[in-house]
Amino acid sequence: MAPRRDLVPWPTDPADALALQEGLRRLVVAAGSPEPAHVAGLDAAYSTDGGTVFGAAAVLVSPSLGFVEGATAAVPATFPYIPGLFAFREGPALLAALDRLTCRPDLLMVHGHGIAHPRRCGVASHLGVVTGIPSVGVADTLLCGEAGETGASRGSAAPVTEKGEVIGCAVRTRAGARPVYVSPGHLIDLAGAVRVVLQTSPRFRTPDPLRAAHRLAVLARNTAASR
DNA sequence: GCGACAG
DNA sequence: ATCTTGTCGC
Repeated sequence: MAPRRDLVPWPTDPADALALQEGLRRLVVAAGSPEPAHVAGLDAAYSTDGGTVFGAAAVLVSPSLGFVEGATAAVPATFPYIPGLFAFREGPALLAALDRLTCRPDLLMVHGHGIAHPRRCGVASHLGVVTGIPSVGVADTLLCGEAGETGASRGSAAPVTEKGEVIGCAVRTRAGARPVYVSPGHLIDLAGAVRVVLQTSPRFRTPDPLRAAHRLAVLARNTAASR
């Protein structure tokens, strides 16, 4: 799948962002079963004044989950937080961090939703289409749809549906902890997305790539704050 | 019209 | 997301 970097830069006006998202949604492919070696976790942190977004990308190699490389980028926050348009707020910083990596990861694991989104085009799908790299969305709470009851043991999953359409899965990545919500971003199906999440979260609720990315983002923010 | 609403 | 200490529980 060819990259669509031509679909950036990012609009500043919510109405324009919505229009762009409506176009992007038609390019999303929630199918495929990649077996990624290099998984890049993508997350962001914000400056205290909320004026800067620190995007981070952390690459881990499968199946050892060893750290390979990381990168961060500080970008001015030019778009407000609007549920459904999250990609336009964090996307620029995440993409900037991704551009600073030495290697091209085989899969992007994004903190946020993929197709479990009102228009089936969450930040994970958005970044997948823009980069042409298979992507998965992992979120802490639902944005839309309803989740079935998840079994108590690690590995159990229950579908997230909206109007009868399966758009994701609630996945128990750790016994005793709330499930995470997984959905395909781009170039991967739901089963594949759940598989990758479970393979990368052997011990903690949050998959290792996202934990690493979170640490990098917070570190970058605190480093910038203390100078 | 009234809620709900990723980070 | 972020402002914020200690505290309850496994």
